[in-house]
Amino acid sequence: MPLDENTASWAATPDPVVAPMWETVQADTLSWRIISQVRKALFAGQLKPGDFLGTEASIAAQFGVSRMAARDALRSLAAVGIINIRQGAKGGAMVAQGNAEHFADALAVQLKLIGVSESEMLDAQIGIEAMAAELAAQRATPGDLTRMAGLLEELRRLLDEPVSFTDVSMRFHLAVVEASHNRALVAQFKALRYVLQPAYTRHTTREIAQRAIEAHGVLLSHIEAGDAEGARTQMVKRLRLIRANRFADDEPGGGAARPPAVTPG
Amino acid sequence: MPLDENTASWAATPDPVVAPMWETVQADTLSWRIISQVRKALFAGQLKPGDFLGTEASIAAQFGVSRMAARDALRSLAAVGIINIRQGAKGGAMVAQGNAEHFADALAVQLKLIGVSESEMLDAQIGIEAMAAELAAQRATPGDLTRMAGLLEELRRLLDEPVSFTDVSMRFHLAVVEASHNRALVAQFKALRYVLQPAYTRHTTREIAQRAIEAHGVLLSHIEAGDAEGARTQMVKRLRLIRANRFADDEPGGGAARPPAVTPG
DNA sequence: ACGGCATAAAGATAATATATTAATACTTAT
DNA sequence: ATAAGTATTAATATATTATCTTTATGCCGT
Repeated sequence: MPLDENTASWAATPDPVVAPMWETVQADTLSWRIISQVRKALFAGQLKPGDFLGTEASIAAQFGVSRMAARDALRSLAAVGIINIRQGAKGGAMVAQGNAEHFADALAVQLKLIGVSESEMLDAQIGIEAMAAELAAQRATPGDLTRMAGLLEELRRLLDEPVSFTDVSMRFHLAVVEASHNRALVAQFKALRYVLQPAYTRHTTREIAQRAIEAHGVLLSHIEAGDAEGARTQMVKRLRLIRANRFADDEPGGGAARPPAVTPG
Repeated sequence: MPLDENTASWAATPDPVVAPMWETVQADTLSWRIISQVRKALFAGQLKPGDFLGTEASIAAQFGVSRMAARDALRSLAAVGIINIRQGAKGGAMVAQGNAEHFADALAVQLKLIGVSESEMLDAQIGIEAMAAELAAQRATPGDLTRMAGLLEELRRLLDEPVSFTDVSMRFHLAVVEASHNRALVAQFKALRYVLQPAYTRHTTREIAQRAIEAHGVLLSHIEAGDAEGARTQMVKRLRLIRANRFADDEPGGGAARPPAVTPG
């Protein structure tokens, strides 16, 4: 399906805008027209992850522009994660797989530019995770339960190793969210986690760890029992506590430069 | 702050990677090095919205590369919304203002690529809006309340105009979320709305509109009363109803066919 | 105050060289 | 003889340079 004969179907109309009086007076760069068409095709379902778009040269030819214009378009599409570009023989541009990390990165950028506070993000996190806990109680599979139980067990063993403890604890949260079987929640959770990560990597005393384990245990038992409301309540309670602790003793700056995490191509 | 002499401070280290054994074996394109440095500077707080980065030519000179390499970097940075590029005299690249729409777009792209179902997005929406309603009840300003009341009034007038009704109804929802004064929630709501927009533009009978108005009225009164729990409950109830109507067969909690497994990492 | 001219900058094209990758052919070793 | 490593080659992105076009700004002269 993904070969050139097919790509022709969405690239077929290089200039579909005609009739409406002085519709397209505005500066419309060549690369933008290409980007636009690819995006339309994506949202219309004409392009799926894995589909081959063509090479720089072939795309330039299809749209009747220079290679550089095509290149500009491809760089932009790659930057937003719509395509992957591979160099070398059998290289070229193909529609990328969805990637929550990539989206998380975009969120991080915008939150940074907008200047959203940590407190706002923590509230958003509560909203996401509360819903996730509720759904997890309704939909967790035996596999999910085993996984969460395993992580909880691991936490008990790591009581005195703050660094690993924080890491595993985060994985427990992720496991809960994934047990909701809702990829929109997973994506948004990962995005927030990405931004909040540094905030959580702090002093975790034994006492705090002990309380975390208890809380996780209660949460898990609610999920196991299929008690959606209980799971939600417990999750909210726990996150509110974390939030309160965090703003008790605070140095607000925090945000060190994170590695981009998204491979450029 | 934003002039060339200053930009030199973050562009000063063209090749900081030296010691660690075979650390950076991977292909590091020139444009990526530029992108990477700009990103680091952004997250380190050395760059703020409005700061001037330079022109294609000047950036090329600063990094000692050709104009095209600089151009590649600028196109990529512009694509993810980190910079704006202006043409003409006094043109060049400057750090962009944060923009929730831009981030919403990124989410939309990833949700599309991942193939998230409408049902999953509706659940995520419930999570976001429930939290927002709760916060709105606690934090709505008199201005927020006036705005919501105005929209509700407008809805009453539009009872028999399905198209505008849907539009205004959506604006009411947005007003509620904005009344939470949480920009992370707003951003995520906009993202979901962006993707779900088409789904909502459907048959809105007079009867349905009537029920929507009632529901909005109840919600607003809870918010006005500062009743967080009531606002949340009402919002969830309402959204669950919408969700149920859209998926007449798939009843929540009934252990119906689960969506496909979450793709790990 | 307005219209045009000069200038600065991105947008676009073209030609060319280099680096990287995949596949294939060709060794070499076991 | 077969498996494993090593050149070869072709396809393709990456990068450079030069040139021309378009667009926006500011100035200047009416």
